[in-house]
Amino acid sequence: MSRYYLTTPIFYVNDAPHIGHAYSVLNGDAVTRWHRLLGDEVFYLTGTDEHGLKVQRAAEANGLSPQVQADRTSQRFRAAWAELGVANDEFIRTTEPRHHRAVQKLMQRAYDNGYIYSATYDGWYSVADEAYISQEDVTEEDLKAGRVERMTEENYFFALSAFEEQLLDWYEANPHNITPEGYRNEALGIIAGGLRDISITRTSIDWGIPVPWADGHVFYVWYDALTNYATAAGYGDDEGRFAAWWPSARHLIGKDIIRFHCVYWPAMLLAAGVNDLPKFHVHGWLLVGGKKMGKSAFNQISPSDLVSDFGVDGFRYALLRDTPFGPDSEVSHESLQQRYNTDLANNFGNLLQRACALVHRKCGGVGPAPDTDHPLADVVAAVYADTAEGWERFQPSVALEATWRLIRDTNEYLQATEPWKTDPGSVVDTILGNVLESLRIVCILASPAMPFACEVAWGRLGLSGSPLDQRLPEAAEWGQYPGGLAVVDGEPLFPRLLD
RNA sequence: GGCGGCGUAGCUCAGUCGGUAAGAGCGCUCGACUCAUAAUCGAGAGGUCGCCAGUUCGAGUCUGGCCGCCGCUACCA
Repeated sequence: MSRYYLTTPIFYVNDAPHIGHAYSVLNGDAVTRWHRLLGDEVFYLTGTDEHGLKVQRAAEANGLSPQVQADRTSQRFRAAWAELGVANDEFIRTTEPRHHRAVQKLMQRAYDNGYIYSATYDGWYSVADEAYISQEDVTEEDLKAGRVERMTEENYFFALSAFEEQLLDWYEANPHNITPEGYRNEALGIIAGGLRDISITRTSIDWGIPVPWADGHVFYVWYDALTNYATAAGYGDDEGRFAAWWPSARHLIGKDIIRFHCVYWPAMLLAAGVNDLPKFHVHGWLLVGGKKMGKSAFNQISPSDLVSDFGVDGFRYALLRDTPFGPDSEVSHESLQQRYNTDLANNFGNLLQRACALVHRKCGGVGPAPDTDHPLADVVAAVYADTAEGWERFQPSVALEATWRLIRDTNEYLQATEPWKTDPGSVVDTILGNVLESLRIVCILASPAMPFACEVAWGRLGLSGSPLDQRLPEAAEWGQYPGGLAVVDGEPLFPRLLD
């Protein structure tokens, strides 16, 4: 048994949950569910990032305290993921006391180790980005709109430049630390291009975690936020727990935050004396009409709208199946619906439906046992291998495509044997037993993407328990449908969607 | 400017070490079937694998150049 600690980015409470956020969280949820099936000890973390100037100002504008502002938005994320059936083990908030302790400890250690020093910044500051910007990037429009302000403040800087070599060595020695591989080159490019020290504190705001060695300073959002991954694993609170979990840490991130995660964060860990560095799984953006999912168009559709259109599992499946993990992916309501109708209504749902109906018509509603040795068993073995590899490589779309081959072959088998033309008896029993067995395995293999629908389908087959409690790879071995179970001839699992 | 990636059927994409790889799914057309959610099964049409040149007995697959799209990064005006 191995540990699998996966994190999503924590989401900034300045924004409402949208499909882009959901995309990260669902990929992580499906992958961790797969690892649970394997019997791995899984820790899946998501949460919210709650400090910083933007939150402080949004709170002021709403006449609220920053904490109340953060509480409200954080709750929206929590509710959104619950609605999507996300099985995160914890939901961390950067305003929690344990997180304050962890950030202070991590940064204090870096400070004690000599990697943090003070300097004065005098220049332009972008409120929107919460970042210092250079003179030439300041535009008149920004000034008029108040997006850019003049600022002079004493800062503490992190000696990022001291870690160039260590980071390059680490990436050299661990070529699989970033997947898909293309993104590894980006991280290497950033490092090889030369690293500059970075400002990590602010005196201009209050809404943040206090710097332990300097009154009036709080940590800048990013250095506060990144540490959440360590906090949740017990850093600063429970060293035994941290030691157990941290070596298996993996961060699921979008390509826009590679610099912070794949360069700054490992350096921060090294500076604090943490030498186990995490792995990264990087995904692209969802595009609508060729443009990044922003605050317009499809974005106006909330995850919850899509749940009402496709059902939780319909949405989860269509999104995961239609978007290769890594590259940017074009998505639309039409493409999701097409995927839903083809793969779920026509293939999986309809196969289940016809199988159950046939069992009722030919076998009195009692599901027969399969052949112990049957050609479909070979299909299952191949499908299992490819499905497992897909999940292992953090490629949900590949894994699901592999699983669906079993559904296709089972439909084909049914068509070839035509049990509806045959009188009840052992021949029909065996055919239907084979189909039920095939469906049993599909229910398990598809459950990371569709935990609820697969449980329902499992029950239709007359099986007790849940596909979520099965153990792979044993449970995917052919021939375990016991026979003699009461099969349920119910309503279609995935009603075909018309428009 | 530098580094890197991409450009394969209408759509989304696979193509490992150059040699039955020109493929899959969807969509489309035709046929079959009727257990099932007008679902399923079969057959077929459709591509000069961005362009040009080269290496080779043989190149989506290697080399050079070009065009187009994109990412990271630098900098000069």
